[in-house]
Amino acid sequence: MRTGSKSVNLLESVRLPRSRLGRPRDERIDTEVVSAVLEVLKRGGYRAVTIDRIARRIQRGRSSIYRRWPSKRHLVAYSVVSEMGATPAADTGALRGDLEAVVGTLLRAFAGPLRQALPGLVADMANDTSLREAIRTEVLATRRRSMRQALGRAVDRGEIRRGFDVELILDMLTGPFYYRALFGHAPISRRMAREAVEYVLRVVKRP
Amino acid sequence: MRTGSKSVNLLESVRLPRSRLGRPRDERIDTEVVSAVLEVLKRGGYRAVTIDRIARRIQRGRSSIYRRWPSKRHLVAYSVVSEMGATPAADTGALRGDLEAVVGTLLRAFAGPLRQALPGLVADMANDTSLREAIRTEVLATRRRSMRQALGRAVDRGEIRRGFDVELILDMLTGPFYYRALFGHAPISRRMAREAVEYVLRVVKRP
DNA sequence: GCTTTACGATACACGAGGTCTCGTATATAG
DNA sequence: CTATATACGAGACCTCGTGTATCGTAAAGC
Repeated sequence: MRTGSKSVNLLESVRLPRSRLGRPRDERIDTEVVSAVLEVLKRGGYRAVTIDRIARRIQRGRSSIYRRWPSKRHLVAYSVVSEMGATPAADTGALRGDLEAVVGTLLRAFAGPLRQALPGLVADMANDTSLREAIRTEVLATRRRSMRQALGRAVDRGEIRRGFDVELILDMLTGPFYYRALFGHAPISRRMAREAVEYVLRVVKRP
Repeated sequence: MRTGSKSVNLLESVRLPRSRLGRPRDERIDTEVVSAVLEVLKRGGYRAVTIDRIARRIQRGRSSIYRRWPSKRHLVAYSVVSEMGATPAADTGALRGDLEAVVGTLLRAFAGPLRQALPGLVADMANDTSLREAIRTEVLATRRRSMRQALGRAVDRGEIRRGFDVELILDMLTGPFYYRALFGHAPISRRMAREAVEYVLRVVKRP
């Protein structure tokens, strides 16, 4: 399934630009920082991620981090998204397969550092318009676009009815994942993912 | 519809106990604090809520606040929940009516201070097990229980099929509200609430 | 070699949460 | 009426983490 090349990070825009003059940046530091963030995230959650702690962990200066990302929230957002990779629009030929691909991606994402990062990230997004906008347009919108296309194809194939609220369908499919990740009242499981697809199909199928 | 008496706050447990000895607390301060929190929340969001700012605003000492709530997060959680009031289990006689009552409550809640508080609260919940547990068992679980009962009644009436994943149905109905509140990619509207009920009904109705 | 940027270390300013102390006020128990 | 216990307001204080600024040194291109 994997798309070999990790391609370019969806959130490249939250990084600080580098100039072509002067001493070039040490590329290794970039990857060191990101992996350190992901590790700390996994262990201690968003709060445990501290610029200072990350710097110490990889034996670098704090300035090397602030040179690349404008703030902690940008760094964490970038790290998490880069770890998930760019998800291509799946086209399996049938709606069920496409939706299963979608929830599969969510399942994997919420099994990783995203889960630990989400609460803190969500709070910081509320205080940083530009970051929120970046995440919305570069990450969420990308995912949603591919889901929308999958539904569109299904309509074209006559597989499902038309006239339903596409955005709401998307949110009913994916919202429960975020909801459960944030409140933890129920597990995010394969079974749950499977059922979610089933229920969405039931909503959109022809009468 | 309203149940007259606001009854007791669902989150009473996050408050600090008071003793019967010595000088009694000034009850007015309690309400002053809570309304101040709700106002500041509405304007500036979770971040703008500062113990110091709240105290200044109502011309009281900070200690009077810390005497009642162990921390900012407890105070905010309490304030938001108390403003929403305890929602009784609606029983309109038909599943559609019951579900409409549920989304109606959500609609109102997310039009108020809850919306501003949610991101910050979610982040703090991730760092405070006891607070998370309190919110889960005293607030969320209460709501979910009444929804579960509504579905149970509908099954008993033969109105809908049985054997579906109740928890997931609940999350598909309510998850989109939280999801949209946190990411703001789509509006939380009457229309959306209406459609959500419609779709859920479509999932659980008899084949 | 000059300029420009990177790197690491450190000092600093700032904000907010939360604790503690203290003098004063106000309730109940005996 | 007095002792005790708590509430109240004010302020000092500690801690932690973010983000900025400075500085000497290293490494690129021109």
